[in-house]
Amino acid sequence: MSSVRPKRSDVHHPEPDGQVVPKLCESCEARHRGVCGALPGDDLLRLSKISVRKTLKSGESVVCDEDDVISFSNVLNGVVKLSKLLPDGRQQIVGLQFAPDFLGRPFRAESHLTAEASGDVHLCSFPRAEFESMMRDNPELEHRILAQTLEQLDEARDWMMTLGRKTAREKIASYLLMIARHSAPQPPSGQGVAIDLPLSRGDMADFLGLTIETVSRQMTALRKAKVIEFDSARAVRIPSLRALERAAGE
Amino acid sequence: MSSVRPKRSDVHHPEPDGQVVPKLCESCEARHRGVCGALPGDDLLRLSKISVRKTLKSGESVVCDEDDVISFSNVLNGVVKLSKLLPDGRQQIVGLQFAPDFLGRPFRAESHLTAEASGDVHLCSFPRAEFESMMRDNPELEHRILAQTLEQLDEARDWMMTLGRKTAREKIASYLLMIARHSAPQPPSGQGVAIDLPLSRGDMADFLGLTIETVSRQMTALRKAKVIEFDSARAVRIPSLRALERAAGE
DNA sequence: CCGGATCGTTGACGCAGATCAACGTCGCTG
DNA sequence: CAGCGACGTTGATCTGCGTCAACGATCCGG
Repeated sequence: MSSVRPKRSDVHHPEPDGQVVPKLCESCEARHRGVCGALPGDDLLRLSKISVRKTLKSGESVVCDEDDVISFSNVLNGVVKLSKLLPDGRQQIVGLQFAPDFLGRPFRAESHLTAEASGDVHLCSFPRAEFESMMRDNPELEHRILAQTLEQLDEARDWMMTLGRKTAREKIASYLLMIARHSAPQPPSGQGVAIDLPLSRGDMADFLGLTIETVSRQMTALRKAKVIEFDSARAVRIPSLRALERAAGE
Repeated sequence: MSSVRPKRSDVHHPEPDGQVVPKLCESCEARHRGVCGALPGDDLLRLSKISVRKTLKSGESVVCDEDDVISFSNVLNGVVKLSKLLPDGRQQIVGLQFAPDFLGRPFRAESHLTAEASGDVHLCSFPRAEFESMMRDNPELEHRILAQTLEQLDEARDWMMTLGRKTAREKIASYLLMIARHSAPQPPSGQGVAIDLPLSRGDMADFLGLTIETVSRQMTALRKAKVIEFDSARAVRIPSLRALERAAGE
């Protein structure tokens, strides 16, 4: 892909429609499926100038409970866990953010959430104040944030059903199903789907309101029932999504 | 409150700032704390002309699972349960809407939620298409919807913690606390707070991921522990919010 | 190649909450 | 006021999942 275009391609270059796109954003998923798609070229340039790429190692946190949030981010790749902590140490993961999700809580300075990388994560991070001011200028940007927030609300409510009313086994199956749907755009191949599990058994437990031991036992039970197959502890094949859906109680 | 103003007050009358406010909306809470506050006089008039007040008796549903949603509403008073159903009949309530909450899911025609009145409910209802077109014209309206959606997402995530990690007793205490905070703006009075419980024991069970029997037992247990007092099954006094918070695990 | 750390699995046992069952209380209607 | 249905309480018993404990697998640095 070396350019046939002239110099200065280090900063930006024209899009087909004549828009200027910052180099940094060229191949960024957030520009297509994420919130940045709302931004016209000049706003994107403004934002890209104040944004910075960050790499988080597994377990590092973006935002901690009680922190004042001073920046927002887009998830470029990897998985970010959103979790809550009770005073006595019990933990619940309340959401997972995949690329190109937007990370942040507009209109509120401090968060009661912890956002932590599960596995290595790349972020595109920008100052909160600047982004909120762009939201005020740019209704389309706010519109995208709203659309994503509504999606997340739907997901959270699905998960409330899972947490409140499903058995341990159904919870595990529901989680596997969610990961499968997130990783495979669709499974046209005849022989089932192969997925990588982004969470440890401990994190799965915190996500599903279970213990590590129960997670492990139910994974084994699903394997024995031939609903899933193990390539390793973190890599699973699903012969039939139908069967998995049935196991998830849906 | 007979008017000192001239005729035509049946349709609308001027606000202090010269804005015209439809009669229907004059005393409506949604115009102050709810989404309609975003609308300038003429838009409010446009909306009021196509909106209609509805009264639902306890148990009647606004929207059913799989329905195509053709209207949105504001809750004027009462409580609306949002619930989900599993194919085998298990039910989970995933949210409660109080006045002046907005009811509806923009940008999606069909809902996987059932919205049902808990006790009698008054709604102000308007056609979906018209409202969405007003959202496009009016960024401030979309902004309010976003703000409310973010609040609901926060609440949903709090509830995920409750469902996933709290004991039956803590769940009940958390619910009572939520109702107390919703009904009493603040409790300056020395002798605790009195609250009415909008949900039956069965609905509390569906909200908390428990059974009726466990709800009943834990209510009794909290009473015996002097955390709450009963006036009747549906009317409770809370001598100390602190004690209730402790019982809720916070 | 070994020792430790981290992660996952498996087993034995106990308990919180589900299930099954009976009964009390209210409000409505005939 | 009798009879019925919806709602709530309480007791006895059962069970799914948590708890405690031991052990296997993998990876790492020395």
